[in-house]
Amino acid sequence: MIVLKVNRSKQLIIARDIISKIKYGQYRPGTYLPSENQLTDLYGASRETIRKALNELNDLGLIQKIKGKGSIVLDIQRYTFPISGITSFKELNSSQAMNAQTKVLQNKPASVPEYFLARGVDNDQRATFLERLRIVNGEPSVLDIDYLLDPPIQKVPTAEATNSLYEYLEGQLGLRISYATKEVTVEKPNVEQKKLLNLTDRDMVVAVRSMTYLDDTTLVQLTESYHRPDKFKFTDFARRKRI
Amino acid sequence: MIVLKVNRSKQLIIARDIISKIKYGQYRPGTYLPSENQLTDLYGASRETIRKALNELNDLGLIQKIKGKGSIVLDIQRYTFPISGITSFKELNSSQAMNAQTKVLQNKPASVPEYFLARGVDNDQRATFLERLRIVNGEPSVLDIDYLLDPPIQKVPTAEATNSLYEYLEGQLGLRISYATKEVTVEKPNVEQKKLLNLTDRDMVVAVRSMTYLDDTTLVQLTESYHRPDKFKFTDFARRKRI
DNA sequence: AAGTGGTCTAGACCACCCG
DNA sequence: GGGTGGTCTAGACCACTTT
Repeated sequence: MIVLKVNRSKQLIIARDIISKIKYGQYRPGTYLPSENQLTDLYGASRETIRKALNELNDLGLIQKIKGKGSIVLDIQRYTFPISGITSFKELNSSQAMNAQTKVLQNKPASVPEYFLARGVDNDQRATFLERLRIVNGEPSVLDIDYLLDPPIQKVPTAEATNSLYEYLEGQLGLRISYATKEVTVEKPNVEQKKLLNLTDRDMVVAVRSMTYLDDTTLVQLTESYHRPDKFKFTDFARRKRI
Repeated sequence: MIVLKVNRSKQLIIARDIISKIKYGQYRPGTYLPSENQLTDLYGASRETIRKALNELNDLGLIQKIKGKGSIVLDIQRYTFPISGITSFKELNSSQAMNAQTKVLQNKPASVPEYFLARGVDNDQRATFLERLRIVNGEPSVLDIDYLLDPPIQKVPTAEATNSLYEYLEGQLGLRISYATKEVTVEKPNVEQKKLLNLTDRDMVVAVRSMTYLDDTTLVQLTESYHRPDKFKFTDFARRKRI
């Protein structure tokens, strides 16, 4: 039995609390949060702890901190649907209230394709090949092809692949997924993609290829995700970095 | 005369120093940085200050912090070309050593197009309409259409638009660009896009639309950026957020 | 002058990893 | 048990904004 460690740090509890207050309208877009000193009293935390919580919100684009004035709540309505970051289809699905279903097409041992070998993955790396079709509002929209690396993933029960792969990896296997690299290009679809995504000869396909790593930098997942171009929308919030 | 305020905080100086040591091979991918306590002595800073510097590197995907072990340098080679975040074409150009040039096609007052009006921009907002073609290695690759809002931007000298718009906004006008929202879709090109980007009837175009804001949440720039699909590549580094 | 966020410190305790 | 990163604190000084 694997017991999940949940991060219950003060700064995270505070961050989540403020986020929920923004979400439920207690703090409204365009208004200022209580000052850091007030939040210090409100949560019984030191100012540095409050600041770490607010920095999380700042990174997420929920607030803008303005020196001498305060932290203003931004209007998050406008840039919903963040496929930036690492988010699983299940999480997207529930957060967007889409009517979506997943069909597992293949689930078997296989070797790693050329694209990832060229990026340093071992030639004889063992892997589970998982092919899934995402159907949104009755229309096939995304073809997901995953390679789950063994170790640490020996196999994936098809039921879990249908439900939520990440819940299986993080919940059941206790893996701590930490970061990923991602590459988006637009390509001509192959025969299989055309057939499964109902593409015509004139269509292109949006390819998202990613490599996902654990806390300890172990590579665990390779993904090729092919999107119908008319169904594809990627939104992002970015801060200017001057490092 | 506008004098630029440069952030010379200790944590930023330390972050930059460590980054340059990674860049020049003093700290190599797969090896550990000196421990936080050692860095404390090395830079004469408190541990919290060192940690803030390291967190910058962590966010950028340059290192991975592992509890109980240390901070390991990641292999940044593999995911170069970060168009994530807010990065100007000039910055991209110099960091990627591409042979690129910019041709300014239009530069005149205009009103804001429908797409942005639908997202809350004022109907009678005054703006400078700037249309630029980016030519990479002799091939037209990107068509950039900007609307610079007045206030605070009254006009843009064409010389500055050719060189670097961001240098003009940040350097000359003293504006502090802070964050942006971005949306990527794939569309059928219109006649102008076809002509300027040498697209055929079968081609699609990648549209990147963004809204850019200052430190004080003032909206300053609306951009529609159209990319040749075969020239388009977007790469990203993302950390899993469990907020 | 008062209030705000930005930076920095010295010290403390904890959880994790390894020999 | 000793070293590592993760969290938290109380206090200090600064830069910026507003009154």
